[in-house]
Amino acid sequence: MTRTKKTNSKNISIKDVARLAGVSISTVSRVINKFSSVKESHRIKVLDAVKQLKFQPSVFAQRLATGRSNVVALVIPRYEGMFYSFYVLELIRGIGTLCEALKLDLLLHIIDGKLSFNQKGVGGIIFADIISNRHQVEEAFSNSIPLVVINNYVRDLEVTCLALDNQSGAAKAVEYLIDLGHKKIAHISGDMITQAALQRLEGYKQALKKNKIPVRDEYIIETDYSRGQARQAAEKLIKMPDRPTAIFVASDSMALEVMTVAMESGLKIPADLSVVGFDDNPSGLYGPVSLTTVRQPLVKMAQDAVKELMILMDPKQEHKVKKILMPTELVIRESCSALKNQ
Amino acid sequence: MTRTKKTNSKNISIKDVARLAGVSISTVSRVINKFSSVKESHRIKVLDAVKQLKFQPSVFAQRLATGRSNVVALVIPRYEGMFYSFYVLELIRGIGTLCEALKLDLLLHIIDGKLSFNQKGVGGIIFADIISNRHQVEEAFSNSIPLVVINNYVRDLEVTCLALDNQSGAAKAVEYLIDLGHKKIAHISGDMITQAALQRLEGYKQALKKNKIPVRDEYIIETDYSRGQARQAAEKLIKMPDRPTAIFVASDSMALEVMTVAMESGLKIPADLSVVGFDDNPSGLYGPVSLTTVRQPLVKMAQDAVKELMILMDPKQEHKVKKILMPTELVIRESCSALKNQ
DNA sequence: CTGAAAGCGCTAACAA
DNA sequence: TTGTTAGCGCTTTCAG
Repeated sequence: MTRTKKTNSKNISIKDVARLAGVSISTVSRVINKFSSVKESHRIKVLDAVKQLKFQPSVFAQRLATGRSNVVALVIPRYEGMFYSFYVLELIRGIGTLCEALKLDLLLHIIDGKLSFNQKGVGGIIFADIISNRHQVEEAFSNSIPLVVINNYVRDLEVTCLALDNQSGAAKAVEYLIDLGHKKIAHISGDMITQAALQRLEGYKQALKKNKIPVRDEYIIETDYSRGQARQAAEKLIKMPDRPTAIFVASDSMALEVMTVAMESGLKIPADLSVVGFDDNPSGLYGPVSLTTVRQPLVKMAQDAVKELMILMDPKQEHKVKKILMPTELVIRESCSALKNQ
Repeated sequence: MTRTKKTNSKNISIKDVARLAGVSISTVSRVINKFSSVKESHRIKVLDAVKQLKFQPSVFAQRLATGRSNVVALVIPRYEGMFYSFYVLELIRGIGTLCEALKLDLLLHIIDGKLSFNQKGVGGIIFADIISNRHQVEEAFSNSIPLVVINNYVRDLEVTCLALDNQSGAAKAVEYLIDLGHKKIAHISGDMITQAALQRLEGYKQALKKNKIPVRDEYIIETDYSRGQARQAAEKLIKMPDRPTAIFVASDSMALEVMTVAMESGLKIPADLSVVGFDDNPSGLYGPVSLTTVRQPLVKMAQDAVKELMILMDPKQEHKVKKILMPTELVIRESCSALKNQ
């Protein structure tokens, strides 16, 4: 807690500026808020005074007086897997830089299910996924605070959301493997508490079914997105008597681990095992074999989220709820090859 | 911008609570602020009313009235290399979770050199490194806003800072290589606009000199911390007629890339080339050969920074500037071996 | 184009 | 223990 008041007597307010400039505080206020109706000579005087006194308006007073707030909260579930992922940093970066440009104050909340923060005073909220914090979304919704959900296609709530088309991305990846002649395709999935993991699994199954390839349960292994569990899963799959010839992995960092395990076991990639990841994490570019993966427009999604939120925060605009699905794209690199001995 | 005022007439204030509870607004205020001097029966009534009305106090009014602010800003330089690094996410996570626990509002500013944000209304600032944004630190300093600098040992400013002991960490790493019998030790450095890169280079040189090993300029290659430049650097070193037998790399992600390049060139690690990284990035645990590296207490540094800031923000405490150096630790794994043909 | 004055919602003396 | 009241710094009618 910092006293900005009495202790720090040199705190300058709009009054001081007004006095120095020889005008009323309303005029100062007008200049600050760029009203066009101020006489040029006055404007200059005020601006000079502002500079001299290094005046910065109190945002609190402004917000109290106007009832408006340009504060945006970014709520990130406090979930381990979240922070393993490439995803979250891109998100923060995308949102952070755009908010800076738009002069929005970005408040960061890393929150677990229970905790609740004071939503009053926040102009809008961006939820980075919903994981065990659904009630917070509902709370904001019922408080009619403008909000946007990212990375989760929310069907059962009247909220604007932007999500990746995980299912079709996954399906594309698996169909690509099928086109290469693979039939024994395994899937190392992410954590099923995330929608992304569920949808990627769904896409995997969909592609198999569409091509009349039976879905084999033993070929599907769930993980928490960590490399450690990816390793275990890979080892298990590789040891199978009827070993898969291709693996679709729910994240790039796990896919990299799978490739490592495979190579340790003496398998060649892609000759002996094809691997596809998901994320387009730049790490996939490196390594002995570059990773074929599904690209997702993370930064765009993040920035679009801010833009959508801006619309919702603008009282002058119409507010219809949007459900946006961002396209994904298969990026073919070196980690897959056509099946030979077929 | 959101109207919290007229448009949204159902905005409840302390007055409404007072009316419903049948007490004065001061009593409500006292209950909210946990004054012990409120009669129990009144407290209960107020709390009930608060619940019924779903009242949340306006933080703006509170801050305006008290002159106190529990807002902490985290300022991150908008520098590409920052976001390549493992560092920044750990930082955000460490600071974010602690702020949440302490009920501090965390404001995130991703900022390039020029931009300046309204520092008024911010109770304290944490600067995540100083890279081309020194003047912002100076500005905050001259505004006497409580501030802490992380990851940069600031000598020429009377500010509290917490930094990693990069130099001794680097020296430890290089001495370890020397102890293994290496004499031809190269260094792939980070971006020299960061203090960390400079200090790691310094530690490298220091260890060599201490052991009477000449510093060879051609063995030192500067990068921007990216894997791409690490690759180039590694290729260059490996092709040298008098190839180094060991490389100390300024970051783990670059070190991983170096290992990959080496393996692509048919070199065995650690038999033909020893590699040490810096960061203790979990990625280093995986891969064909686990990476020997220098561990740094990132989360601790982040959280200590918040604690130090809290002290500075507390008007009741003494405020002496502290310069804190966090220890680093060599983590020996598999990527180094003793030099044989010596 | 400008100034006076009434709030915005809350806290903190001060009195009672 | 409680209520009254004067601000906190700014915006915004409303007159002029």
